Amino acid sequence: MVTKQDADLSRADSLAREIFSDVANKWAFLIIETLGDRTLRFSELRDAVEGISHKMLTQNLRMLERNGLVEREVHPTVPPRVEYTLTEPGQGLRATVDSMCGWTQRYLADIEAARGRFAR
Amino acid sequence: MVTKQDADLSRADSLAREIFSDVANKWAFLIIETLGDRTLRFSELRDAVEGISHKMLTQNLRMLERNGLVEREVHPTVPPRVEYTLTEPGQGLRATVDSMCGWTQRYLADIEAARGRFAR
DNA sequence: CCGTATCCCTATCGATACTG
DNA sequence: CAGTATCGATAGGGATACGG
Repeated sequence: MVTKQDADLSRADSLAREIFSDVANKWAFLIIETLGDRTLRFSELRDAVEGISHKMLTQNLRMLERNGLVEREVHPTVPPRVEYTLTEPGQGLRATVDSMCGWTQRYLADIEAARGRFAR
Repeated sequence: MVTKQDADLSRADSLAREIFSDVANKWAFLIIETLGDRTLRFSELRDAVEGISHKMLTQNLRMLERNGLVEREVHPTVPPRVEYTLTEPGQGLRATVDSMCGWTQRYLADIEAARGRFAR
C-alpha cells in the first residue's frame, strides 16, 4: 500500500531532484559566487562572469529567481536599471558554492596530476 | 608587464574554471552522492542513480576518473567486474555535494513557495 | 558485465536584431 | 540598459547493437 507519507516523500524527492537539476550547473554556480553579498546590475554581472553570454545570463537569472535564490529589483528609470541580490536561500547555497571553490583550490594540484596520468 | 606569477595565476584560474565546468553538473553530483564511502559496481551505480542512462554514467565516470575523483578497479573475471570508489579528492568534493543536499532539504519549502509566487 | 560506437533527435548555446 | 525572439550550428543525450 502507498501511504500519504510515501506520496509526500516521493513528491519531496522529485522536487529535490528537480532543484538539483536546475541549480547544479556551472553558470548558476558562477553567478552565485560572483554575486556573493553584493548587489549587481545585469551588465555588471555579465562583465564579471567571464565568458557568459547575454542569453545564458538572463536564462539562469530567471531560473534562480523562479526558485527564490535571487531577488530582482527593477528601477523604472531611463535607461532601466535592474539589480540582482542573493536572497537568504541564495546565501545558503552560496556556502555550498564557496565550499566547492575551496575544494578546487585545495586539490588543484592533485587533479592536474591525475589528468597527466590519465593521458597515458 | 605580465609576470610569471600572473601567468601561473591565470593558468590556475583557467584550470579551476575547467574543473568547475566538468564537475558542476547534476550527474556528477548524483554519482558522487551515491558512491559516498562505498564501492559500487557499474551496474549497481546505474541502478542506484535514478534515471541515469548507460551512456551518461560511463561518460561521467570517465570524467571523474580523469580528474582523479574516482578510482576504477577492474577485476579480470568473466563476466567482468568493475568497481568504483571515491578517492580522497573525491571524498573532499563529496562534502560539497553533501552540503548542497542539506541546503536542498533545508530550503525545500521556501523554494516551493517561491515557485508558486513566480507562477503569477 | 562492461565498454564503445552508431544513429538520430532534441535541447543548448551564441549571434543578431528588435522593443520598451 | 535590459529583455525577448529568432535562427542556425553544435553538443547533449537516449536507444540500440556489438565487441571484449
